[in-house]
Amino acid sequence: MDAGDLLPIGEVARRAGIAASALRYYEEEGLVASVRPAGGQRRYPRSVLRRLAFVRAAQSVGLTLEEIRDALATLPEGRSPTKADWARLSRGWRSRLDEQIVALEALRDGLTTCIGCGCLSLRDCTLMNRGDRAAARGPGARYLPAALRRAPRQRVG
Amino acid sequence: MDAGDLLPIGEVARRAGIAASALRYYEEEGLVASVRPAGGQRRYPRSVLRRLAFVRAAQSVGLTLEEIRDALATLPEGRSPTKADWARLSRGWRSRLDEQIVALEALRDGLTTCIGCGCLSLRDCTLMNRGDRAAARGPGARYLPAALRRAPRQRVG
DNA sequence: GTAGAAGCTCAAGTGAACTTGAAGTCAAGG
DNA sequence: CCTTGACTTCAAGTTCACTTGAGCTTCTAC
Repeated sequence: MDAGDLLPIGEVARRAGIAASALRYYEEEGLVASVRPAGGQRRYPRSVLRRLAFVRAAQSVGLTLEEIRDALATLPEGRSPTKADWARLSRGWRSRLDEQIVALEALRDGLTTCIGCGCLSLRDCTLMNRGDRAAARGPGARYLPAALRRAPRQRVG
Repeated sequence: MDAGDLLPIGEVARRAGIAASALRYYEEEGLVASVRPAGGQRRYPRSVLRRLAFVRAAQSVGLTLEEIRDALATLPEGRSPTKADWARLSRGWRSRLDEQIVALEALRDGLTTCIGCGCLSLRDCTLMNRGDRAAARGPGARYLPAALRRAPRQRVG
């Protein structure tokens, strides 16, 4: 293991638990980079695993790939990121996570007083007003990231 | 206001904060029903507002429309739902919400010890293992429902 | 040197939850 | 009667984060 510090895509996929197709997609989206020695196949430095771990975690927190890319873009160019760099990036999530937890707790407590009681009034209900405010967004899916969904029912195929 | 207990789609849309197109879509998906007097335009009983409030809230909790439809299908056919009925439906969410809150807290605490510290190790990290396990799902988007996302950035159009 | 695994690109498909557009119909006011 | 606005259907488009498939190339092991 010498120049063997460079991993092929299959190995990265296996180690990171991310499909090779997803890795190519991430590269296309500017989230990760690879080198292409003669032959044209992708080789990844081991550091990509840490980067992918960051992507994964950020997704769990609800960030989009675009947001994640922007966050990664603030990492220093020349040197490899330090603990302090990663800590800085993840610091933002903490508040985001706190916000989400607060929102869910409000939802839960709203349930007991508002839906749990059976009122379900549209005007009075903080739960509903929350929803109304978040209503005006474009088309497209809006649901929970994998980490938050219940049984991640395996696909049959 | 006599037979005026029946609301046109525009009014329902306005009151519920849900686009008319979404209401038609919900009807197509079996989530709500409407009557069609002569002329063929939809008229909704006022009770649809409560039903829509349920849909909204359930979405915030992360249920899919399919799950919501199934939940609504367990409501009694003849009479209008009582407090007890709604309470029963929303009882399931409580545990779901509790689960989600626990998951987010684990994520947050994992951040301080795992990513916050800069390790970001793929093998050791509970955060990552969580992600790995939830990985094997089909294509399609996975992100937070509107209620949990940060600034619901208005569309420009 | 060759079989077979692994990799490549590119276009197109997937899923959820809608929205948008076209082309026409209905209802209320003047 | 006529206009205006709200409503109708239906097909197609949108978003995000990918996956799948076809058709070809490269790498590894025997």
